[in-house]
Amino acid sequence: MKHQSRYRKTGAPPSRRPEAASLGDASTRNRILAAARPLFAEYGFNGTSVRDITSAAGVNLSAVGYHFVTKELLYLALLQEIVGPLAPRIEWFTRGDVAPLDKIERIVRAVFDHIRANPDMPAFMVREMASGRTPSGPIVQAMGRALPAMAGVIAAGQQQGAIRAGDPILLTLSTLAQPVYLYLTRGAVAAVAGVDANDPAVHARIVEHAVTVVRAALEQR
Amino acid sequence: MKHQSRYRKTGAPPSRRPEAASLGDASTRNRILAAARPLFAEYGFNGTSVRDITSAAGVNLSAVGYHFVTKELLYLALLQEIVGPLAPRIEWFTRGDVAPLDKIERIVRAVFDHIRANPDMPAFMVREMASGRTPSGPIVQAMGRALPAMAGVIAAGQQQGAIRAGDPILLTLSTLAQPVYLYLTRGAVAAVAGVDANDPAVHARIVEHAVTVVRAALEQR
DNA sequence: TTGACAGTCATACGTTCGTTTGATATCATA
DNA sequence: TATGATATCAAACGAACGTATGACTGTCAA
Repeated sequence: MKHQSRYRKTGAPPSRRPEAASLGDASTRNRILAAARPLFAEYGFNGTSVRDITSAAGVNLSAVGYHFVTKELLYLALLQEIVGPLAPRIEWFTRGDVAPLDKIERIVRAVFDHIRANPDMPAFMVREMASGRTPSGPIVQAMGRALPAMAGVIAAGQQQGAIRAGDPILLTLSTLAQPVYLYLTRGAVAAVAGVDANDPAVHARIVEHAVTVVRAALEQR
Repeated sequence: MKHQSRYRKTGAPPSRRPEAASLGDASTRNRILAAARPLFAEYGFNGTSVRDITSAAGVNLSAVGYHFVTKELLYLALLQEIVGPLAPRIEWFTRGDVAPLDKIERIVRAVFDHIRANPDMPAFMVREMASGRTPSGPIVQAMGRALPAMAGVIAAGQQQGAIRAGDPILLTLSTLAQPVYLYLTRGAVAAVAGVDANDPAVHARIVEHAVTVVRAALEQR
């Protein structure tokens, strides 16, 4: 919220990682976060042991207890680091004098930008969703801000006749499904297509594909 | 494969659960499978203990070792039971003298049908995908059949001028993203919208929404 | 009646888990 | 130089884990 009002004044979108400069150093705490990120993403919370994390980070086993108290609080801190910056960026693109469909396109591109900077984000998101229970705090907060914001843009577009009729929330989820699902399955896609999933050209192709699909799905004709 | 040729002759789509009659009884083996299903879906493989499963099933701890040898083989048997019947059904709808876009719509409806009969399927799927590694055998087999089959339908539609240009594999994934992602997030949707996620009317609304979005996304104009 | 077999059971094995403990190291401040 | 706060370390704790073991029960053909 503090960031939000500041950025509105400057006219620039919120930075992708506002805290990178101050917290991105190689302190023990950050080594743990950096090591835990791909492990939690690939093996899940229960499939990753504290020993896995600390040995990957090259720190002592007790460092997790000292810096994060428990494994779960480490997980939540990491989740906040991953999904926290996304909602303000989405909200920023819902404002301004831009056609609703163009706002949605910019949001989709911003989500892809965020995913490129945080390639593990889709894995964290869908693991949280798969549980069926209420997701963890950072996810609930991010979704609670992003979903209504995007649905509002879609509803405005419907009033203007630019976006097709339909439940704005469902249309929002259909939109967000594209970056999340396409990136989640990009390993399988790359294997089928015989390309490198981390190739920037592949990323760019996926982004353009998703934008085209989303615009076609929403556009009123 | 055996089923497939049989069904082609009869002209009826493959049953949703061909083995339900013979294996759906309350034997210890099936009690274990039925109890493991929601537990693996909600808590994941590592988050579910053999003791969780056997006590939920009301059977002895050793029954898993006796009937499935290991926990992982139990998981794979369950995964096969969940995703195994899907690929033949998708393949069946790719055949016949039907417009490509209508084939895709029928496939989307069939996937929703399958998900309604197996509500845990999206959770199993995305957990497998989130790992980043090659998914388990049943998933690889199902995707290896469903993806090319659907991409072929889309490519045929593109040749006819009925479906927009674009990578058929990416368009297939964008299509499958709708049922999987919408059902994965249906708990959150229901909470936001204040409705019951298991209400058949909600299911029907989601299906119609997804069909509309998919047709609009693919249709050539 | 007997023997073999499929299935179920309580119990225990060795390992790994998250967390805790107490000692030690580093360093700015008094 | 002393002191207190911050940080790291090896070691250990009890609990929970997946799996293995051997006894027991029922069924059915010989």
